[in-house]
Amino acid sequence: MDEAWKVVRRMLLNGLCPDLVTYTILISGHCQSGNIEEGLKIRKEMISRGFQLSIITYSVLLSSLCKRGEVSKAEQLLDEMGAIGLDPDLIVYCILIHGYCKKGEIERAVRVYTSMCSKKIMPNSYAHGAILSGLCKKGMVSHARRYLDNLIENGLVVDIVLYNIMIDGYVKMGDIYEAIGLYDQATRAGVAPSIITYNSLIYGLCKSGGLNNVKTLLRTLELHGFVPNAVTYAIVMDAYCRERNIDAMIELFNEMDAKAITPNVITYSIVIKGLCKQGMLQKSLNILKDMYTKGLVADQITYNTLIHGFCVERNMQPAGRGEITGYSHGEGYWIVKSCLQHSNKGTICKEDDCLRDNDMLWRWARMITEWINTLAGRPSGIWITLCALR
DNA sequence: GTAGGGTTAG
Repeated sequence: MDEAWKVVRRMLLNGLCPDLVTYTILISGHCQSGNIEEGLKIRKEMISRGFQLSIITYSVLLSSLCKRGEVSKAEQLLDEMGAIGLDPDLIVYCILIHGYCKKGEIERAVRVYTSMCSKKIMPNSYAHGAILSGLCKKGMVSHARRYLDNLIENGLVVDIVLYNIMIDGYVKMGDIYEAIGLYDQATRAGVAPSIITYNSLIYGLCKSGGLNNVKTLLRTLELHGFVPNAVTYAIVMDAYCRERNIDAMIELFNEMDAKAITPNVITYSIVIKGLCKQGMLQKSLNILKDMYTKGLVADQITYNTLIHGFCVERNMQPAGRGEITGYSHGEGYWIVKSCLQHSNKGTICKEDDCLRDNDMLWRWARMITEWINTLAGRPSGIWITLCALR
């Protein structure tokens, strides 16, 4: 985004004014890097410069807010849209339905769905998918199944994405038989499975303890021309990790390299978890370094995995998890609102208190602090494991 | 020609 700003500055120096599309791209960039506040700021700047924001500009902001679960802020924006005469289109409706479903507010999602239909905007696969995944995530799997069957009975084109959502719903409930049954049904209906279908089925098989079946399935899908991706590998590697078969996990990790499948943060987190489980802390550090040299940035789960590993090794115990709510500059520690402790404030990263010089954890604390500092001044909502001496 | 939405893994 810094580079993007440089280009805009160069434009202005050359007498070129950013237009609606330029601004929308900038907003989209900030939103994608998690900085919605900056996106909202640009929107204000646009309004003060007399721009009429388009429905696409609003969509970018709406979808980011909904993804973060800030549906009420999205509603405010929606009101703003209405005030300048922009009516929600199919995409805006889909974003809202998805936002409500993600928050578990199925009833409100259905209300949006109904009002959309009453405006003769017909729900598409995206809208159906939002409702289906919302129902599944709420544990209403049989309800979701009836919804899907209804779509099929009404002759609507049900694509593989909708089958995937439903298959994953079954898998998450531990119902691998229904998942496989639905996979068969999709195939019979002439809907071709995707790598995501197989990933969910592999996840289900791993969960039900059948790593042998997984190997067979992997071979089958490769025979049918499907290419396993980073997610496929993550699922199987994590299964090996749970079985404490670190050698098999590393073998797959190397196989990814050989097949030119790019590992991501999740891949590395799994490898780090496996190594920590075996007490190979130094190796897990090397993996972290390796990750950075590849330009990947560790996230809160990577760090929590490491912290957990070090806690076990140093006979410390995680004291709960908390949400970072602020930073005390004078004292140099983060204020954490803990959800498991009695007090509503705890501390991490206070250098001379719980963490001594040269202590590994002290270095972790520094790394966590540096990492949080990269988050554009918005540490709230980041969950971190708190540590305490046992 | 440049901007927006859904499903899988830690």
